[in-house]
Amino acid sequence: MNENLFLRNPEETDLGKKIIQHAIILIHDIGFEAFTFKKLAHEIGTTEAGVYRYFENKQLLLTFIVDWYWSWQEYRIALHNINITSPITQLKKAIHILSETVVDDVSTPYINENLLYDIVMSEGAKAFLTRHVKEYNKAKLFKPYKDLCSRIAEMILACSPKYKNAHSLATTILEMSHSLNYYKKNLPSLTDFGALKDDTLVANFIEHMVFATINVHQ
Amino acid sequence: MNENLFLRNPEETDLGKKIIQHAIILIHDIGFEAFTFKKLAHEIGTTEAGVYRYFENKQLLLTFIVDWYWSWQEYRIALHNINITSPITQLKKAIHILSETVVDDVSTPYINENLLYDIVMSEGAKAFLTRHVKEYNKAKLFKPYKDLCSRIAEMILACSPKYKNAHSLATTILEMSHSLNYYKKNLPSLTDFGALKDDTLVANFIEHMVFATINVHQ
DNA sequence: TTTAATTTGATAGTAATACTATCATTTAAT
DNA sequence: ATTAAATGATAGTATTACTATCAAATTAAA
Repeated sequence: MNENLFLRNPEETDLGKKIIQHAIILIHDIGFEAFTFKKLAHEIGTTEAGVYRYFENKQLLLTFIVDWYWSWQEYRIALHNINITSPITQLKKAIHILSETVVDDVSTPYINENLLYDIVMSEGAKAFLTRHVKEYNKAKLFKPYKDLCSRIAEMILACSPKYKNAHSLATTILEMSHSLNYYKKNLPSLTDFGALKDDTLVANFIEHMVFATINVHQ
Repeated sequence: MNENLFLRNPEETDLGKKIIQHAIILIHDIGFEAFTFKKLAHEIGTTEAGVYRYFENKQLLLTFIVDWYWSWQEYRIALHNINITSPITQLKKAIHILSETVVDDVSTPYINENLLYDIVMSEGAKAFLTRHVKEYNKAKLFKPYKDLCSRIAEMILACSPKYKNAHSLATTILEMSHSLNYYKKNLPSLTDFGALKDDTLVANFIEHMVFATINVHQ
């Protein structure tokens, strides 16, 4: 993780890991606006100052966990595609990984990916939507998202070498895979999925859109 | 405007109009997080309590101006399409209206649409991304956005009656037309538009994607 | 045109937030 | 055993997000 995200690396100490673990739980529970370092400190039995030694403020803590999520998704996509040679199958897989609910990955004991997915869906955009975008961008705080975007753009180009807007389309995949799930849950009339529980609806919508756009027919 | 947005209708009094006018200027200037009723009151020479008589809190004030924006955009789209019979041309026009920078509409003296466009681009999502989504949705606070979404979905269906995901695609148009412009400005590597000043790049990208998706070739 | 109602201004006050600072204590590294 | 680093405990400040009160000004109704 980028060193500019924190004052002290939370992944290197017990207290740090507790901060990450319970920040995810608490933000999931009460939302990012209501989330404060004081409440977090109380949850884990430390003090406000204790949390401030790790993170400068809650915006950077949010950026940390959102970055962590995107890095993890890039890793998962790479892992699932390691034995797949067809770029079409690879891109499809990526779309499904991004659009479908994730379950907790037990290999990361202090991070609950299921909660994290929910947070990225409902608060993730706030990592970007700050007055400090440019400054944060210069400090490379959005690198994991941009890396994943590039990776998907590469897959798009592997499917359709002449397509001119691979990055914009990759961004569309990343953004809509999460926001359509948010709308499905909270403002269903903005989608065509109603109260349907089916987890593949968003993925299938995006998949069809993407392949039609790059003019590759399966 | 929906009565649940305010305590007292700001469009009916001088003070109310000043609140709207300077809220837009101030949010544009310092961003929504740094924006407070105290600062706003100071700008217009009233007191904090004066603003609180109109709006319960800043989240609802943001929702008010964002709603105003979407209503205005729906009106503009309807206006431009009034003499157009071809649904394809109509949909294209709508995409361009939504994706291209707007200039101030002089017929609305206390609202600067140019600033408003910027606000919706960089803060608009925060109207939805609140713990109160469901409650606000019940109070119909997102009606203008949903109406516009339905309107665009209708255009999509007029172009391609058998297309199954008109609302999801309409939502994609609405969301990406603003967020790609935000990225173009702040995180250009997420798009393929670089530092290009051209205002039609986002519109053309979306237009191509949409018509490819609904399988209508112009 | 006086009366009454409504809106605004001025001021005060409170609980919570977003920090910063200090110092003693515990834990870990040498 | 000594030193350094991390944590805990406590305090303090400026700002935020409100709510309350009352007088003055404006507007509407009788």
